[in-house]
Amino acid sequence: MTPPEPRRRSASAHLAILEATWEEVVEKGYAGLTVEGIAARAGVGKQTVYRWWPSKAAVLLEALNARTAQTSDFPDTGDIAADLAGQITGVAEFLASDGGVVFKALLAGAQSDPELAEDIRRQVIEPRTQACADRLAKAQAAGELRADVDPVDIVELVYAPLYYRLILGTRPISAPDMRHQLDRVLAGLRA
Amino acid sequence: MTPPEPRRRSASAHLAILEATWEEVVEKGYAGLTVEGIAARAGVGKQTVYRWWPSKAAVLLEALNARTAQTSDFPDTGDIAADLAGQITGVAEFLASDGGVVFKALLAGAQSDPELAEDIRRQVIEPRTQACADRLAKAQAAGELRADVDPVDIVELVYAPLYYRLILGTRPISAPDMRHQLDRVLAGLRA
Amino acid sequence: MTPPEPRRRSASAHLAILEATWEEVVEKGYAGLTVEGIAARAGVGKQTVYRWWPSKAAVLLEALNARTAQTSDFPDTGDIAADLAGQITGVAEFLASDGGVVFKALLAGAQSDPELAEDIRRQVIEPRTQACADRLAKAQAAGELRADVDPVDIVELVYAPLYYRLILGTRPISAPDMRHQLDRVLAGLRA
Amino acid sequence: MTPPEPRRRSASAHLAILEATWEEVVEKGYAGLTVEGIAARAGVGKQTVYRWWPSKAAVLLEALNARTAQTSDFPDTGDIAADLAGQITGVAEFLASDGGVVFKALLAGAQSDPELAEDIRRQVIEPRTQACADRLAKAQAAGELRADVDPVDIVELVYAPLYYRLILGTRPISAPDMRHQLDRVLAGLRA
DNA sequence: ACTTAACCGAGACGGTACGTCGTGTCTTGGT
DNA sequence: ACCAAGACACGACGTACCGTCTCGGTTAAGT
Repeated sequence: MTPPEPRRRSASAHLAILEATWEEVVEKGYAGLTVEGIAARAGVGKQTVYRWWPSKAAVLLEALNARTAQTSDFPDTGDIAADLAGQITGVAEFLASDGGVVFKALLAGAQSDPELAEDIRRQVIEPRTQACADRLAKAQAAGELRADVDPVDIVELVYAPLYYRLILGTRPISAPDMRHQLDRVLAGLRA
Repeated sequence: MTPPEPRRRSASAHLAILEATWEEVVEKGYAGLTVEGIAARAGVGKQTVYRWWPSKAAVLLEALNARTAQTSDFPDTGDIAADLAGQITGVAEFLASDGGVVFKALLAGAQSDPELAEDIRRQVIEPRTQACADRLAKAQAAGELRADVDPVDIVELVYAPLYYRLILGTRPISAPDMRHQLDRVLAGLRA
Repeated sequence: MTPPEPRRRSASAHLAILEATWEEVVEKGYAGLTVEGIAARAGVGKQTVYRWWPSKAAVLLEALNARTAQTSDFPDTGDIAADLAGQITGVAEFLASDGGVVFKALLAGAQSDPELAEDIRRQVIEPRTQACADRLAKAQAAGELRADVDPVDIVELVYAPLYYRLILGTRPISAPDMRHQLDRVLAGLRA
Repeated sequence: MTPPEPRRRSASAHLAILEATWEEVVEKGYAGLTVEGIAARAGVGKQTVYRWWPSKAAVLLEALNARTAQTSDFPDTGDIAADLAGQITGVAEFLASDGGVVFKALLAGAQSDPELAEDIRRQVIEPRTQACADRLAKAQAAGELRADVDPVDIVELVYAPLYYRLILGTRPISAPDMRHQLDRVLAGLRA
């Protein structure tokens, strides 16, 4: 739900809404997240929220994006194992923090809202998947990894355990754990 | 004065509620699932729902369990790869059907309800995880797999891609895809 | 807007709403009268108001009726002038009190709501008009008044000055004033 | 530093607003009359309405005045009965048309707005009352009418039935009806 | 002819109330 | 005793207008 072109949109209200949304969801969880609550905490009329976003989930998505915008391209030191380990550590740390709570909330919301699901995929998942897949393709070309596996499948194998823990809550997400799992995945993919 | 366990619970109402819940969630999604809707479709008073379950999610969990109760123990043909492939095929087929929709709904609900999350883990995840981990331990003992990896970690590696697709919706869940991913995981775990 | 047959209607909520409505309208005027305010003061959910009345004006009408139900039949002492004077004094006193404020509010509301207008006519105006007209017809038969004027026209002549002052607010409604006006009307109607 | 009275008011916007107001109130009634609707129909910004009038009712009052400005002084043919009949016919015809709808709307609005009520009295009611009362005083001096009744009371008696029908809607306002009522009133007032 | 400031349309803003929906509890008959 | 039906207090929904507030863009004085 990218908001319409900001014609004469109030920057301060916009920002206050994103901040308020983040705080509300961290405090009260997704079920306790309310457009009314967001507007009240942001000191804004409800209409101002509805004017620019179609649902509370869309606000939440933008609030999340606003905090993770920088994470764009993938490192390339020539050592794919190290590069992946570095990335997965960062993601693990993010998901173990408030960011994880918010992201989980977003995924929950997406389940009843196909448009939101599509937006999450397009804005959050795909860019990162693509960057990672590109790096993996280079590693395959360099002979570091088997070339007979679709890089997108590798991305799935590498990141899936993170989401598994995030969603099922079987065990907490810890960076060392996730790196171990990464090692095991890579063990089956070497050239 | 010892009351008979389930006092005078109406079996027919109970069943009608589970059926109605399943249909409602498949038709309208989790967000459109309502105790009122369930009661109305089941031809039952709301109170009858509230009497036996704490929340709509709990009903949904029981509705799911009622449809998957049989799946309890893990096959053991002596060939761990074949056994895992068989299991994962079954799970993939289940999650690709209405069952997947309902399970996804349940996970969404669990995100705002720690008790439900705990119930899902205990009733759905852990028994299956345990059964699978036991089978994996036997395979390790038989020298089919590396013994230096916690079987629970292996379960995570093996099933995570399924949940990844279920939750993120990046690509549809297909049994052959999931078997390919399984092969790659196992490639890194052979003794 | 006669409320639907009170199937299992809560008598206490019903009453609290009527009381609250009266107080609210007296305190804040018709423009300040709010279903939300009524519900809050009555300690009742908004839905409970909407369940039984189609609009705030309908509640107000019933609140008014609840306070004037007794005023039904017309005295008959054999002296039409005295009987009319007695009645008009009572009405003047009522309209000069809080009742006037409420009644005026009701008329204002009726202006944008034809159904309410109809209800006011049927429940408030017509019964009283009819009773008065009947008494006037007897007076005509008894030779006290000209028989060539429709009694309903006489009712109009007799009561119109009251409404004139109520609505236009040119001068306050006072019982002696209204009796003087009555005298002048009757002066033209003697047999 | 004395600003020229109506500084640089746009005559066309002003007029468009009055027209739009009249049309809106006739179409949708007073309750459906909104400043937003007026501004939109007049092709004008809301601010332009608020700049010149304190409320929608004030606009309505001016819109009404703009259509009835001419009606100023009272005829004097020497026959008070004929003069009153002529006047009342005109008023009845006006009130039976769209003008009645608008005037009724205005009275409704005045009920929650004492300032508006005062304005209506001063601008609409009193000038006409005064003109009529003056003519009546002359009639009393000429011996056409009893001199022991305050002319303002007579105005009230004469016009009240009109307002009675306008507000209560018991019967439609028709010029012949109103003239009959006038006759009966005058019957009691002859010298 | 050229500033320059009031006025214009448009419409975003913080608010209040709307009338509706669903929650979870409570009450009333009926079986 | 338990049930269906549904009223109840409550809280959030998404919408409509309120009256105030910028925004540029005319437009008519007053130089």
